[in-house]
Amino acid sequence: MAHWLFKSEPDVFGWDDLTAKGEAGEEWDGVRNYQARNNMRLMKLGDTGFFYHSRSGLEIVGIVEVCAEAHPDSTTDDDRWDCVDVRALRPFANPVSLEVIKADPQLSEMVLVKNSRLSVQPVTDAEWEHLCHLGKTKP
DNA sequence: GCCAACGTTGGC
DNA sequence: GCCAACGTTGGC
Repeated sequence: MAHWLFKSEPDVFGWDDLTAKGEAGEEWDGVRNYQARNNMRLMKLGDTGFFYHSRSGLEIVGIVEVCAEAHPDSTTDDDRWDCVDVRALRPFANPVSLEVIKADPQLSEMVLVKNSRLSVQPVTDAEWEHLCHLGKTKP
């Protein structure tokens, strides 16, 4: 099973907004970047990902699960754009900040650090395990 | 709010 | 197919 990281501005759509959607989850729509879209097309049902607050917050706040594989983005008629649905699984008991991530040698190769512009990105198994440990939350 | 970094667009 | 101009993202 693969792991991912989803970025969102908490002022626009934050962790609390996703938890409010419950089991059904929500479309991860509005992505207009090919790399991010391609990553979503690779996602399988049951894949898990981190939920990261960008712009303000700047920390990983929880774990989400893919609950629908890639399908057309309902917010556009442009058929280039697909998205998945995600639902909140559990919050991080201890949110992990970008500052901590940047300072951690084990996380120095993360896409989050290397390419801060990519909003949907892959996370390696090693990074996943380590971040769950730092977040004091089971993987 | 600023601006660097990145991605996309479009004229040539 | 190149690359300048433009728009957007996101850390600071």
